[in-house]
Amino acid sequence: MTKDKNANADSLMRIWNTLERVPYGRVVSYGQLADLAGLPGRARLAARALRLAPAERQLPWYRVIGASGKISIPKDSPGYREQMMRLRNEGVEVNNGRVALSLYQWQPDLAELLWQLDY
DNA sequence: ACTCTGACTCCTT
DNA sequence: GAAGGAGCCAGAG
Repeated sequence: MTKDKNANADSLMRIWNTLERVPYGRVVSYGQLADLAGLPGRARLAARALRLAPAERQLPWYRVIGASGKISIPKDSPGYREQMMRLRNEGVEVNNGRVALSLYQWQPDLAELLWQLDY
């Protein structure tokens, strides 16, 4: 019962804590974020976590894009434009709603991965 | 309980 | 690229 709820809340927090480490000017995919949070195969959970992210944490939700490099928010939504604007403000080029992962995807090295083990 | 729906992803055509 | 299908799984009706 409450055990499951705690498990879900824990998953969300792990994702938020991981998102917090994505560096300025870099991006990660939903699936990658889930993987780094220790939740392989949970890309959709990562997406939900972003939607539910507490505003007071000021998390860089806009640094998360689809695995193909495209912004995943519906193109006609205000959120789409905000994400594109925020990314550009950090120097990330966005063309036709997509980012070149080869240039901007965050690829944490071993040291960074080990550094995260404090949760 | 069951169906639908995603800010998803991978694999196969 | 695009399109279809299969995993994924918590919320909402």
